[in-house]
Amino acid sequence: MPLSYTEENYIKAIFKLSEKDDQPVNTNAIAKSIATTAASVTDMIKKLSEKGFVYYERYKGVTLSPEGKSVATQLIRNHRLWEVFLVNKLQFGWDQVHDLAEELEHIKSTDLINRLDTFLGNPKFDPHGDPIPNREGKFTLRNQTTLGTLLTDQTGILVGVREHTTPFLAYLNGLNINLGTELKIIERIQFDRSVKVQINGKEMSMFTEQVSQNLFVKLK
Amino acid sequence: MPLSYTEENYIKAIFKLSEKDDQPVNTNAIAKSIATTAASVTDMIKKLSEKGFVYYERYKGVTLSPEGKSVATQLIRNHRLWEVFLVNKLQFGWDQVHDLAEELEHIKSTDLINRLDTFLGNPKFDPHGDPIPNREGKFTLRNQTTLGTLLTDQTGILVGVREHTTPFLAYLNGLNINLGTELKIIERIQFDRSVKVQINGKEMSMFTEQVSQNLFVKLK
DNA sequence: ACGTAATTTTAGACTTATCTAAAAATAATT
DNA sequence: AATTATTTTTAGATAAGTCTAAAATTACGT
Repeated sequence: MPLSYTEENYIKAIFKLSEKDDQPVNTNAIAKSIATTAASVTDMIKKLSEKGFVYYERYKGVTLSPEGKSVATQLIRNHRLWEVFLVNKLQFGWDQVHDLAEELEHIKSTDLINRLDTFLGNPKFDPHGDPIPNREGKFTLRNQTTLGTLLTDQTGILVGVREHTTPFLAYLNGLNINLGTELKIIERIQFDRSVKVQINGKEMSMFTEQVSQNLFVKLK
Repeated sequence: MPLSYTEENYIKAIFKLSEKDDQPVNTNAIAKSIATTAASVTDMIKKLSEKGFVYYERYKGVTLSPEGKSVATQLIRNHRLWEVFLVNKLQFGWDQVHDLAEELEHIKSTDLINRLDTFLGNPKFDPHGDPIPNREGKFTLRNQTTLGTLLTDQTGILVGVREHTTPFLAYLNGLNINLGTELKIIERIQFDRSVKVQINGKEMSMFTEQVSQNLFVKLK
């Protein structure tokens, strides 16, 4: 029996919450992440545990099994390839594609996805700079820091964004900031850790710490 | 509330069953068409009737309301545009795309579909020769007959197929028959109404009546 | 370490879509 | 026209996923 969209969404949520540290994930964290109740999460986790996608011990949180991780990686591959399609081929903005990719990612056909990959020229990163896992599930790593770590007079090239929400991306659009944009630190305000930044050698702008922490850059 | 995939599939089934004559559709016909039971169909029809997508009277069958027809037309537009994408861009065979398009068609975004339409060059027909309704739901009509009606020595150009099943399309693949292929009637066998046909001026082949009734052609 | 707070699980109810089996209505046959 | 056959609907049950409210467990604070 194939997994339902709902089951897949739980697996994805668990993957994202344990991505960094690979630690067990709390019931409440999952509930918040997919806007449901703790009770529903407990029910679903039991089911996923019986099916072998997660390891679960009552009151102790949940971790993905290798099968679960594989499902999550596949979904992320699907999602990011569809985002590339929507932006590069259908001319959507990077702030418009998340919800559509969220639906498209559930169409389960490795043949479809591999053909799409080929059609798009085997991209390594999606429109937000996130790495696209390959057929074997391997992610391309990239050395990146956040804009917040750069020193005065250093220039970073935008290679990714942490936040994917429409408001944040639309804000960047308003400043003509895209992947590849050069951001030069003109001044750092100690008081609130905001920074004055020059964009592509032209306009100046102020970024709060919250903004600069959400911008991934590589040093020019 | 948006329609569920299930509700949409019922609406599509009713549309297809009443397409020709626009007559009320039987409960049993719907049940057979989507491989479910008459009881389930009755339940769903009641629901769709309350929502205004069908007109329904107990024991008298069901017809689509204008809203229902609009939903069906939209789904057909989605389905056929995705089929064009899969065949023309991702290099799928015309015998491989039905099930995938069946999933893709349910993604509800007119923006997505209109952009896809533009990207594909506003095609008027899908890979099986079926007309693609435009944004307003209008189908392009085409004068066509079946190969069965052609006389000896007449040549038809394949413009569509009635059957969309994988076995039938794969059979045509085996004979190198595609849209655009020229089919010349060499001989008609009165006994069983089978025909001897020359394909693209080269190979000969025999078609049973069942085959020639499923091939739409225009006279050369 | 003991009581309180927070988290997690269980219990029971609800919704959607499905099914089987029985009842009701319509259609067909003699 | 009456009986039989077919079709359709109803009734009741099941499964997936969700919820609220209550119970169980774990964590925290003094």
